[in-house]
Amino acid sequence: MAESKRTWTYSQRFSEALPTQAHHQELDFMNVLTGGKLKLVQAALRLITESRSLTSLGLRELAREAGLNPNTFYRHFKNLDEFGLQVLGYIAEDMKSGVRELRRMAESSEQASHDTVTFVYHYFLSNPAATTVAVRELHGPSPLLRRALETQLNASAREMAEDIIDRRLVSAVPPETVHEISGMTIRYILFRAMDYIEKPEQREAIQRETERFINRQFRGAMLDHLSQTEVETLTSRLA
Amino acid sequence: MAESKRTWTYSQRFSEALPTQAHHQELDFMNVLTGGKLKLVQAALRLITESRSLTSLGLRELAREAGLNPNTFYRHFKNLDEFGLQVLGYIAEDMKSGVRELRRMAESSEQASHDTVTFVYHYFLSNPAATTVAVRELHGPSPLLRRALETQLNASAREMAEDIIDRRLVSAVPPETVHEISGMTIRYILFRAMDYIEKPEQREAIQRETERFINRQFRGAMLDHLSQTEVETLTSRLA
DNA sequence: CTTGACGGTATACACATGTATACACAACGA
DNA sequence: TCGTTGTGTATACATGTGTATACCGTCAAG
Repeated sequence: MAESKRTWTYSQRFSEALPTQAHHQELDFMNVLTGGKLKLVQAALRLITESRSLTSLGLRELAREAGLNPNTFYRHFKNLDEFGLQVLGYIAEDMKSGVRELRRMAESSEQASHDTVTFVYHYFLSNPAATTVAVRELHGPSPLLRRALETQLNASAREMAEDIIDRRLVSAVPPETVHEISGMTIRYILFRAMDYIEKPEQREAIQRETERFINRQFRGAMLDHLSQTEVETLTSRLA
Repeated sequence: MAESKRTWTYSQRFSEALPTQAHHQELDFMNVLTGGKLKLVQAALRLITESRSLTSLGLRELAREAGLNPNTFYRHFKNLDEFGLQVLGYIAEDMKSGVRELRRMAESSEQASHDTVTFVYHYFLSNPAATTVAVRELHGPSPLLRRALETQLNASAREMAEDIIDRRLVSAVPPETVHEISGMTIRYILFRAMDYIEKPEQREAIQRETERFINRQFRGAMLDHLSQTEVETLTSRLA
């Protein structure tokens, strides 16, 4: 709120150091960014990791961090909203590939939740910027970004649910319940991801707690069709 | 990001309309705000409800919304951080009284989760500003506010857990598990509260979904001590 | 009645921000 | 070869922001 006294010129001389690695706009399809565009997006991710929120980033701030002239921003984005969406697309790409990888592991079924949780948290840990922006903007002030993230999360949840169903990991629970629990789980994990990233000494605890969360959720769901009294007789029999 | 062309003077004439309802600083103890202080806090809550985030509020913006001169801000707060904490204290007061009320109801034990969830969501619904600020800042960019909210949430969770234990609502689950589940539940509900507030057509669904969440969590916890295979034989017997 | 705190106000300054306009240069297609 | 397009740059402007200083009325205590 009160820092930055530097006066700064964006390029120290005329236009030194311009390797001109550009002019492959054939790469610019489908979220594969290049040149200044990439620099700006990465600058945003850097700033976000140092605890700022995507919606609060300024055009000049971005350019400064990217080592560019403020006006270069306009060469690539119409305004800050469009920029935000591009950033979101960029990290969504990451997340999707993460989930896809996820589908290819956790063979054991007994330890499926353990493996999954381990993987997901490790993924978050190695993509702190993406995680932070997701958590922040999911409830942030921009309805646009919220919608976009919501869709993204739902897609991931659906993928996770279908995976569980396909492999019959919890065959005792009806599919729509698996979908519901998947959605809850994904949101819960995202919720905890910030703590996981920021508090290394709690990581083990958070991970185990999340596993308990998932197991209880699915085991509880197996008893969904029982009444309160039936559950009570069951537990008294178990005790 | 691009609005507001109004030139504005903070008081349209010299100093008309000053009912001078102040000078009861004897009320200014313990979060009971008065006068301009109150006006500023309420202005903040209003702005936050119209989708802004506490940390992004500006001094002048606040004063404008409160109908005060920007410098009046300094009469009450040293800086914006202190202001944020005061706002948090203000809403924490609300929340605490809400939870306390909660302890006094839900006699039925059979429908405890239903009653509780109903109450909590209704509370959120009638305090949208407090809810929004809590959700936003819980993962927001200010570590200070995050800590404060975290403490507040943990206190609420503890209270909820003790309530459940005292009344033996789920005697089949060990106390520390009740505490854990309480924490998860409170966070989950807060998580869903935004949707509950913003999407009236989904309220019923969200509420029922939350009840399922809680029930599964506790019922699942009853099976915590069982192994995977034991659970499987159990469910096959149930089918 | 004076004094001083309290809460309100106006004016001013230094700075940051979003945008607009115009310039520079490299690469490419005609 | 010449224009065009893409990408970078500098300068300028209006507006918003946090803060500093100083002025003014209202109370209540001395």
